[in-house]
Amino acid sequence: MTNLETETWFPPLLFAKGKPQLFQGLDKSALQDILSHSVVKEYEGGKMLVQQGDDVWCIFILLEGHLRTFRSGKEGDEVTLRMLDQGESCMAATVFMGGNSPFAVEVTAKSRILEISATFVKNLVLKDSQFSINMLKTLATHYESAIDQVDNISIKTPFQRIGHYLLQKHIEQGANSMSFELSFKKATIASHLGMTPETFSRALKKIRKMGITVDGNKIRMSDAFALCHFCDLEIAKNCSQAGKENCPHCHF
Amino acid sequence: MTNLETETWFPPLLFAKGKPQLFQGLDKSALQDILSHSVVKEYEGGKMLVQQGDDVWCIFILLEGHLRTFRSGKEGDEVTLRMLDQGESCMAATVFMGGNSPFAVEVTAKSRILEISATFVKNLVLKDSQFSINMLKTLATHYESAIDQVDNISIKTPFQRIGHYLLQKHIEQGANSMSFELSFKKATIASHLGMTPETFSRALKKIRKMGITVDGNKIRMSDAFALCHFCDLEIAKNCSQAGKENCPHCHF
DNA sequence: AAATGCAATTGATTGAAATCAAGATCAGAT
DNA sequence: ATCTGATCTTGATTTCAATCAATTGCATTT
Repeated sequence: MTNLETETWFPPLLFAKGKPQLFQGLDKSALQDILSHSVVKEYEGGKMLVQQGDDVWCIFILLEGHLRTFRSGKEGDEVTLRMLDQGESCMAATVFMGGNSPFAVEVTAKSRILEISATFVKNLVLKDSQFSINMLKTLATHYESAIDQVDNISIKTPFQRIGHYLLQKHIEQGANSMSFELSFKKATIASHLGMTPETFSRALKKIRKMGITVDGNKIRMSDAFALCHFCDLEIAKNCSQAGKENCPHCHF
Repeated sequence: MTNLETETWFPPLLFAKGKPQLFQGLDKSALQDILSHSVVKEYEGGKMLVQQGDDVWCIFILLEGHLRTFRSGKEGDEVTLRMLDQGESCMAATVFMGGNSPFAVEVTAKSRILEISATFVKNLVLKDSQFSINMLKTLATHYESAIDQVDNISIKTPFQRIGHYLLQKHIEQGANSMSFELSFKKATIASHLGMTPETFSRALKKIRKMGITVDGNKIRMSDAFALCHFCDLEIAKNCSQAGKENCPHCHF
């Protein structure tokens, strides 16, 4: 039970940064309706929000902090599926499948999370076609990034995967600064990229020869096009330089 | 421009087999509306329906035949993403992302395909909430199978992947026969499972020790539970034996 | 400042799957 | 029936990343 008028956290959510937002284009009354069927909760890092196989009764929207979704196998090995930043959501697909969650969700840094009742979401899709479009765009985005992950793991070398990942982060964070940060620990990123932390570490070392400086979480690039070698169609879509003559490698 | 009354191919489409169908629960007038904005086309095996990066103007529904979607890397390596059977659809996610297709679509066997205009689909989602739910379910299903693929490739051995794949096919084809068929060529399945044809072949050999006979495309099982070892939560969802006492391995 | 614990790096070794290279098998065409 | 080309299988070898094993670095606590 949350009130639109009294909430200060809401505005940042409305400003999308590339990703389709669940709330985009909704009018104020629809938003208030959503909020009154939601709760905001705080969690410490380490908390498991959802266990693999759990029945899910709500979708999560990350107001602040970091989440990761992952899947574990029988022998305890795991793959990181998504690493969520502020404004991103999860469990939408699971709610529409109506079953148990095919992955676990973990809070990786102290987080504030908006939890919207699953039954309410399902009803809202029936009533509000704008919301339903938002939902479709969200799922489509998740689907495409899962495809990216498959692509990465199966047809790229560890070195290429890291380059691709770094470039993606660079573009996401605006591409106007010469440096950016890794917001998840390296072992998590390694697991997302389908390699061990050791291999990740070694590949990061090799990438220094391309003019990249790594200092803890901070990545600094010697020039704005240092990572262009790793570009592909998917990344070029979001690159403000794509097609312009100043990118020396871009063929898109 | 297709007419509902005169079409004989339509009924089989309406009978889902586990997968959510785009047309489920729509009334006759809605169906007719869809059909009148669609065309049925025939293609020979080998034809590329969509190239990676193409702009997409329609979604495809496979009436008969086989399709595969795949993604290629710079050096020509490729991963098979999906292998479509009768009744399945593709390009739905791409249409909602509004961009270029992140993968290619190839006709792998002579096929009849229903092509529905993308703009019509987008409008229909706004008008018909049942269709919009169907769309969401479809995307959610695709998303979950992409997750399965990531899981398979990154935390299972080639042997386990093949076992898992065979079990899945067995369950999909009703699980009441002691044998079933591989409907795609082995190299394609291998690429879907993230391995080379050679590795696929060797792993198939090893699996014979579990009471599986492989003869070309035909897989015969010595007993109905021969593949239960490879079961997991996702498969158990669709298994009619799950939870019953006669499955010797099932813990779900 | 020392101590604890976790994360990351580095090195040495192993191993599993890719690659390379022949054959075998099968289906379709002549 | 024979030829042809594609698919699949099998074997030998190589290679790259996983594993195993310390060690270093960093942040938080005491």
